[in-house]
Amino acid sequence: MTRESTAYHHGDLRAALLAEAAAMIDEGGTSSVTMREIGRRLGVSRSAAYRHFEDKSALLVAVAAAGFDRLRDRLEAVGAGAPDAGIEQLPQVGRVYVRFALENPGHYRLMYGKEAITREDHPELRETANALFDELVRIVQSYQQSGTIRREDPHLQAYVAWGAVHGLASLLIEGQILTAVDVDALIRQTTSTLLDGMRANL
Amino acid sequence: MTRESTAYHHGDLRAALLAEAAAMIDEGGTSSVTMREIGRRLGVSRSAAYRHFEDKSALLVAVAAAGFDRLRDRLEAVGAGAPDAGIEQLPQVGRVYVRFALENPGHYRLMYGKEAITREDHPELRETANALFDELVRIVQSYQQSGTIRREDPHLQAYVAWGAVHGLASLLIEGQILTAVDVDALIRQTTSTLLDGMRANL
DNA sequence: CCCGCTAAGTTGACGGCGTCAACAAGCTCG
DNA sequence: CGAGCTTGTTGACGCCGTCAACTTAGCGGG
Repeated sequence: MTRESTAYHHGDLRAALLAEAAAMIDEGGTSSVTMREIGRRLGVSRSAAYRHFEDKSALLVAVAAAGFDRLRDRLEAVGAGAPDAGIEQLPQVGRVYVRFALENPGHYRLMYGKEAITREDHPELRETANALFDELVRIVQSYQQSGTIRREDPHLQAYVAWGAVHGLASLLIEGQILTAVDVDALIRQTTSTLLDGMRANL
Repeated sequence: MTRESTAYHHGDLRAALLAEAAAMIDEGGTSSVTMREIGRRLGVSRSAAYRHFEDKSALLVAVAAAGFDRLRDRLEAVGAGAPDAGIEQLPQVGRVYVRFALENPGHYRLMYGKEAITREDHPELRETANALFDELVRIVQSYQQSGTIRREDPHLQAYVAWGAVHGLASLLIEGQILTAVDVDALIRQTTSTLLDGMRANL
């Protein structure tokens, strides 16, 4: 009653739903997100969300898409910080990528993984994921232009790099890697192996 | 009525549950597996499974563990086929790994991904996954002994390789890679980048 | 100014789910 | 043969997602 007044028409329920769903995901994983619980938390009825999202799947897709956007922003920031493809840029990109996953495991899991998202083609999600991939391609191309790595198909190279960091992130957040292992050393090993494998000198 | 006779005591319901769950996973994904549906298919009541598995999560864990075992067997077979670490062994291991994921996407998704498996520590699952990892370490070590790759911490190198193939497999089965891309070329690019990055000559 | 239209939220209901407790049927072994 | 253990069944509970019918709030035109 203090601020959110205009109780009935909620102001911006859509944004609140997205925020609350994201919070719940990072608390208890995607499976803890429930249309009914989300309503309870926002002091709104169970089916209020259906005025803003076709179904639960659509809500989760929107949250996942926001995750892709955030991750892409972070990767862009790394590129902007050290503009001209210093040799240490790729390791840094790798570290930012993996750290994002480790800090938001539930969110990251949702972004990949069709499991929670039954709906067929969600073009919105595909687009934001592609935007992330395009950013990786751009980084690869800047390395090619500076002559650091071989000039092969940049898409293939970007897929390989993406796979390596995504795989590492995934193994880490699923607990497949012994906790005794030093995460930073693992990230460095991955990025340097990648870079050596793509080097131009051969 | 024809064969499975002895209707009441089902013979080997436990094995039947595992097989049926695995089949359902590969048909409609983990989310299509339901204690009630599995019972219907086996002509058994909904809660019969609870005599053999503590809960749904335990059943899924057992299925996932069987998947890890199958995958490890396949990787071992590659090693057995060409015993002494020919240079083409690693690419072959990579291809077998990724193909396994592509052929059993639902199963592979279940093996990784805590999402469907709420239960805390499932030591059984951890062990079988570790057995798979040990196989990878063994392969790395045989490469080290033949002098093909640098003699660094074989665990770190194995994690990097595992991450790369797991990441590629994951991106493929989640549909993150444009379908126009040639999967075999992508696998080759990944394994050769990996091998070049680990090469001894530098 | 008010009246009706639409957008936003609510409530009741339905069927499906996982799981527990109480029960029944079949097997095993003394 | 019968007691006890194992295996399977049934009923019930409380969740869940979602739809249909309803109510309320706000807005724009007369």
